[in-house]
Amino acid sequence: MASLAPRLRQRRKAARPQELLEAALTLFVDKGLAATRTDDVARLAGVSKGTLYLYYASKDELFKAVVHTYLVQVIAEGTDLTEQFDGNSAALLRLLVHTWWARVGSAKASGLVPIIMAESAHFPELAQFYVDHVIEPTHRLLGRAVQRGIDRGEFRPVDTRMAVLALIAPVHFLVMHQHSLAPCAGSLTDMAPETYLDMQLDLLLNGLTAPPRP
Amino acid sequence: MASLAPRLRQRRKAARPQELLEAALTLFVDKGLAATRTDDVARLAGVSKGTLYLYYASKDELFKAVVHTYLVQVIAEGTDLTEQFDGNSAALLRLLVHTWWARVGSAKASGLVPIIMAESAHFPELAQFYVDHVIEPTHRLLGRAVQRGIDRGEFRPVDTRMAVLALIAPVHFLVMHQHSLAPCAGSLTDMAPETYLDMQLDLLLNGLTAPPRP
Amino acid sequence: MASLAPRLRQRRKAARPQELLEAALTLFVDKGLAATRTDDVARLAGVSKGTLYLYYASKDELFKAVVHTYLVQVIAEGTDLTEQFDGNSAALLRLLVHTWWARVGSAKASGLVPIIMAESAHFPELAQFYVDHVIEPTHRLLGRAVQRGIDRGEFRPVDTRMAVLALIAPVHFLVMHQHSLAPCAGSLTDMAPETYLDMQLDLLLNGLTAPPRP
Amino acid sequence: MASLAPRLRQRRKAARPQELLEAALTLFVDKGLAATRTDDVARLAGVSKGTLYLYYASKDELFKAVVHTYLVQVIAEGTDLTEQFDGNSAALLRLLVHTWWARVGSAKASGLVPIIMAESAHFPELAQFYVDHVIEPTHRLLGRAVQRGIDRGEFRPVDTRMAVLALIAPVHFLVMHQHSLAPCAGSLTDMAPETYLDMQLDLLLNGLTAPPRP
DNA sequence: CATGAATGAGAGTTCATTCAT
DNA sequence: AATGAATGAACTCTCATTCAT
Repeated sequence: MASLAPRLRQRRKAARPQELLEAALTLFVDKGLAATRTDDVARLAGVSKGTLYLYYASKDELFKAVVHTYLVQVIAEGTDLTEQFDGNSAALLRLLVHTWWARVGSAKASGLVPIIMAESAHFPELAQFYVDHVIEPTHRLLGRAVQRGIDRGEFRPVDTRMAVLALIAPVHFLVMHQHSLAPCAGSLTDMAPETYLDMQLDLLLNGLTAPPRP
Repeated sequence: MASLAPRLRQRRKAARPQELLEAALTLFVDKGLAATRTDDVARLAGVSKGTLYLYYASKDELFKAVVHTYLVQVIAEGTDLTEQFDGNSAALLRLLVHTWWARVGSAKASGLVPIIMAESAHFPELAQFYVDHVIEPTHRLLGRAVQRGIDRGEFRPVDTRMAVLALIAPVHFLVMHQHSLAPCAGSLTDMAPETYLDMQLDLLLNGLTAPPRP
Repeated sequence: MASLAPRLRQRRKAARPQELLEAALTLFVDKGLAATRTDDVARLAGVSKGTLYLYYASKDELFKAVVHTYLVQVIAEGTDLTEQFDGNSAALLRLLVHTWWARVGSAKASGLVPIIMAESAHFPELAQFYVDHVIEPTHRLLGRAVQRGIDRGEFRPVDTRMAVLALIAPVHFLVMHQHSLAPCAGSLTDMAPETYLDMQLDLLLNGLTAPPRP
Repeated sequence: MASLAPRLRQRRKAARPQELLEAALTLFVDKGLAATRTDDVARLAGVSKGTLYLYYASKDELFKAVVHTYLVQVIAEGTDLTEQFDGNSAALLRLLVHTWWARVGSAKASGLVPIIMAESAHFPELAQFYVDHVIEPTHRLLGRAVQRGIDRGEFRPVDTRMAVLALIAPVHFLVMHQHSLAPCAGSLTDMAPETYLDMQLDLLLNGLTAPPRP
């Protein structure tokens, strides 16, 4: 009996950082970085304010940890389906975009993106971090898929970088709006995000697709 | 002679709001909303803190005024070139996008966009305002140009809304990056924004263009 | 025609201080000393803020001038009816109290009394002023009337000072309540002030009156 | 041993509000409401400014708490001696008045009365509170004592309310002067407050007392 | 490890007062 | 004499951070 208590404690202790990050994510996304009080984060995590500082040296560090956990790690986990996929490349791109949307874009964590955008001016370290761990890997992943399409003669030999950006832009646009203007603007949001993504992919793939060989 | 004195004063007074808005725009874009002190705005405008409050009731009101002056008004002035343009619609779209970029996107004021995105949760009034006066007019303007292309048989009969969003997304993406990640990310920014826009337009227009009638 | 303009101006100029005092009195009584803004006083008087300072060196000086004009002068004007009165002394006291009430107590200016009471702790100069010019003259005036009653055998040979204080206390009490608690307390204020004064005089005069000589 | 540590802390925490109220009372009475800085209150209580706001949400709330603690509670504790008193009613009134003076009037807290009077326009809630919890109970208490005297044939059948007001007025007058004009005016204050009260009671009781039955 | 009372620098805002016009 | 734009010291209140317990 007595031997179980410490183990339970340890388990709770080990869970602390996760609970704090979860609470911080919720509040940062909900109220913004400046408007979120460390008090509230601690309370929502069910610990005292002092405990928060036991795990994270400052509010900024906490924010960085949240970004790391909920954006970077998720991206890192993002399996590159390109190698083992054996359908056509248009289908691969559709799959990649929808998978990303399902796992990241539609998750609460995507609410961090507008914050990062707004704060990166005075948070260059964070911006670099985001570029290195989110932007670059995503570009590489999508880049390989586009290149595959070109290699296989499915796509025209376009500038790969541009095609990647053309894939990313609507996704980025969607994420930003979901967390900012969606509640105000009807025209965009009266459509399911998945539909929007599909239609944007339609347009783009139509531009990418190589004409049938005569 | 004596009548000139008050006029000079009046001129200074009349210029104050502009000077304050200019200073506020610079600092808001540079340091963010929360990190900008009313003190700094006043000092940069060359007046004392109290003077700022003579013209704007609060920091929030000042921010709203900045958005109104530098985003909304500029957008409102945006001429719709669609009516008088008589080239092909692809060229019209290129012109509209580049004009917008030259007049708004590349201006300091576009740095407000990330801030609005991040703060819209706490500024619902402002978000609505932004949607009504910036988003909606832009959509209408581009929508007409796309419709023109369809009507003239230059474009495929695509969903107009989708085409507009496909035009806006890369522009929005560019604006966000210019003010956030540009200093960190090389891949995108080692290219002139105009080049980026042109190449994105290439891709999109390729997807829009109707096949030559047999 | 031209000769009338300057005279009118002069008349207005001469009236300025009076208009400022009137406005100040209204606001001080209405909102209190601290809560009254010099701006409001000037605006209510129909002049600019700068003009106020042309006539009164500071807010405190303005307040003192208001007290002087509306309390001290009125008291000073208060005719001493004692000499020429030839009725009985009880009637004289009734007349004096009711006259005071009619001319001072019921006037807007009596609203200054609570303010003076509250501020005199950090305004010793004003307190002294009030004592010298309001309290003392009032005491002398009433004192003579009481002494007359004693001299004429109408009143018992009580301590004159005490009788005067017994006359003043209910009047003071009434003034304080009129301007403070009256809107909240019903028990006292559902009676006309004159009735209250009369009944208090009844009680006091009953205590003062000498028993009929056997 | 370890269990004592938190208890000591708790004791300090429990004492804080009292210490803050004590400090606030002193300063409010001494310097007035507007002239008292929250900084000063905190410093006098030996804590930092922030700590004050841990216990009281604003300066106004602090003031209300002071009034509640030092006026309302003291009044509420005021025992009604009327029931168990078996001397004559004149003696009872003397006892009640002198007891009140000793416990409330002569205490520092009575300095709040002028402030309440002056501020009640901006604190209607507080004024009502004061009327309900201070004025009304006092009237009831004194009213019963006066009625007793009438019932026992010791007093003339006067209007009870008027007699109560005649008892309160000199006490109120005394309190106001103690905290306002006393340092300036000699005529009243060169006499012990108790003497003043006794002499005022003399006059009043003389007016109240029923003539000996023939 | 955990707490939460305490801190105090710093923010936005107000307003009596000044002075160029 | 009159103006009213400008000032800036002073104020209340906040909140990230610390540390005794």
